[in-house]
Amino acid sequence: MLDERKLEVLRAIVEDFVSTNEPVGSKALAERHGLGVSPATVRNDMATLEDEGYITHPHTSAGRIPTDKGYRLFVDRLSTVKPLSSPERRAIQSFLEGAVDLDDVVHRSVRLLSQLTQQVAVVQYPSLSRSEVRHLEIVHLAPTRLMLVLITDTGRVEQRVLELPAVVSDDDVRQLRAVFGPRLHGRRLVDAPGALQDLPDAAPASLRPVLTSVLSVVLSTLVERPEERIAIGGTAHLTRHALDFPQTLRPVLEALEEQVVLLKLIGEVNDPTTVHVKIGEENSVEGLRSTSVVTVGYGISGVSTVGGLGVVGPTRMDYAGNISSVRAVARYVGDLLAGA
Amino acid sequence: MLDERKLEVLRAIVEDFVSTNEPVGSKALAERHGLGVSPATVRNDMATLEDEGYITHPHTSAGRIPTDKGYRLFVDRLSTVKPLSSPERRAIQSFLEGAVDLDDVVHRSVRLLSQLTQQVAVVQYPSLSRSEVRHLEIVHLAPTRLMLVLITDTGRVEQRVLELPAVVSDDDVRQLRAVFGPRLHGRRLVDAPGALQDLPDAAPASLRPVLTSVLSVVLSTLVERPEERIAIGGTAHLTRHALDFPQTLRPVLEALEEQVVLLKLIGEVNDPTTVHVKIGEENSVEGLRSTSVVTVGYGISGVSTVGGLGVVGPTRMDYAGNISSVRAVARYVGDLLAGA
DNA sequence: CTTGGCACTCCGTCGAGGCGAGTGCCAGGA
DNA sequence: TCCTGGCACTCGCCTCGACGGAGTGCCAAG
Repeated sequence: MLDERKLEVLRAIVEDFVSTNEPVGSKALAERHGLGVSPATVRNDMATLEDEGYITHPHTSAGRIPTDKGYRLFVDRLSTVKPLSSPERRAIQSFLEGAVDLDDVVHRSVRLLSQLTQQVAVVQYPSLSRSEVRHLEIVHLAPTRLMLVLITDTGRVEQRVLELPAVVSDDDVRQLRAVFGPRLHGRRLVDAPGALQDLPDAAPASLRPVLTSVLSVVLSTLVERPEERIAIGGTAHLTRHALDFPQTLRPVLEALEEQVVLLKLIGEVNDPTTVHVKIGEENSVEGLRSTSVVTVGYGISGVSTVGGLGVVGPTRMDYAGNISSVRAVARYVGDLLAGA
Repeated sequence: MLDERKLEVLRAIVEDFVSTNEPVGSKALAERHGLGVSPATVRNDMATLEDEGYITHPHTSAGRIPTDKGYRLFVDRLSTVKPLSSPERRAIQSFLEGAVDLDDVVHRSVRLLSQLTQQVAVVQYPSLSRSEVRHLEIVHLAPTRLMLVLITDTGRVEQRVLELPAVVSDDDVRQLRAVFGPRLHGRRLVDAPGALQDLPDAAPASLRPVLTSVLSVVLSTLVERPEERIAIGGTAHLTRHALDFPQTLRPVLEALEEQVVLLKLIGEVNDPTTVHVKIGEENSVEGLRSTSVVTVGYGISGVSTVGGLGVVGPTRMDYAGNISSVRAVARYVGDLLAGA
């Protein structure tokens, strides 16, 4: 089994390989890291590690490289937390504080995260359905056309145009506002159906047709199929690691262009406090089997999660550093949204 | 000088090189294209074309490839319009018609364009300042906080939050709406300053402080620095042409991540009817010197331009095809926005 | 269980040589 | 004057074989 020293050998292999991108041999390893044993011993340990599936050879007479399973063990048990330097912390803070609105926060976060990690960064906008409604404005665009503008406490603004079956008056619209406003204000959209279900009965009969139209739009497009948005950046960093991608980076780029894929990546996370790491083949997304994904949820005051963010890079990445960066950015983003 | 046959030779070189990505030699050229002359003659013509700078050798004993100048001549004088097939036209139409709102139109266009051309596609949202105002909604978020929601005839919805120096009442807000609404409705934002300049004088004194705050936000953030948005897609296609990029595609990807750069690309175009082509070194953007960019403006009913779109690819691209695709998509997008 | 020794494997590099595509030039002919 | 066939030459690409070196696996001794 894996005793202390074998784990140490695995750690050394991962660290060396991550920084040099070259298969690491027993001799170099015994010298560079103060293991206090001979290369031969290291070789025996390596043989065990290979039997157990943590490392592998590219070919017979080459050094060892970690497998996905090896990285997994490294991440779970061996990597030490790498705290950000205080200049880094300050940089994050000052960079994000300059943001003027939600779009700006998200774009700055993407940029920041990709620069800190030198990887592709992905940031989800605060989820509509999990945010609280701050305001629902109903705009009377034309006699039979309304626009609903929904404003959340996380700063998101979504609009939907809806075509009505019949003409409505300005006064009807005013009544609609009065009816919807108080019921939604301060509620999360996921809770909206409950808060709204008795509306048709409570409203005056004349308003009912319009009201049900509006209600169905609110429920269907905002609650059932809320529009999730994602920002991505730093794809140029992928080319730096071109060597790490066995085929080409094409499938990776393709996967990263799919909103659905990105949402899946980030959506698999719900716990706002822990960072999730998917390594290589662990990824459910076909095109990302040669990458690792580090994600974390962010939320207001760290309690409720309203969105997620993360980075995508080669499996040969600096896990400790990336985990710290992702976590730090998530915390600042959460704080920022809470303060907005 | 360049007689008819030499031009024909250049055309043949460009077409062959574009489709095969291999330097084209005199023999193959004389055979495949019905030039009716011997390889030796073709060689002489090639020598002239090379002297004039239209083609070059990678090395002494290789075939010829076009230079940027060669492509330029080809695009300007030699390429024949390549009309889209009618299935293609139908595909474009049906694909775009499914769009439900502006975001959807833009995203579908990007996707469509990148699939049609097999290149990176870029689509600008309709420019705010050149669109007409359909509605300006003023939402009273908090005692000292307003949100302006601007809706244009091209379907864009922009919002700005503004903090007021003093508390305003709901009634004040109603008055603001009444004052701004009629003056902006149907006007383009670029014309807004003129339409609004006498507002402070015309309004009741009590409203004046609030009004000037709102006015300054409208003028500064919506008119002077209107937010331009851009969508991009199909970056994975770049990897297909990896061979075409001398260094790596890194600088290209980096350039494409810069909103500013993209805007510059597309903004250099104003004429909605003609397609603009920038070839290699003609590009003012550093990172795109190894690419060609095909852009065109789009506008409602083909008169006024409200935005632009285009593709970015290797200089070795199918200019005729891409020009047609770009033009076609632009027309459909324009029609779609006009109908919305 | 560790260590030094040793034979073995196999990748990467380098240089030589042959192949072939393509060129440039020249002299002859329409 | 322009086109053409011929011919020597250039040079990139591929293959092949040899070589060095890094690294391994195994074994016997401590």
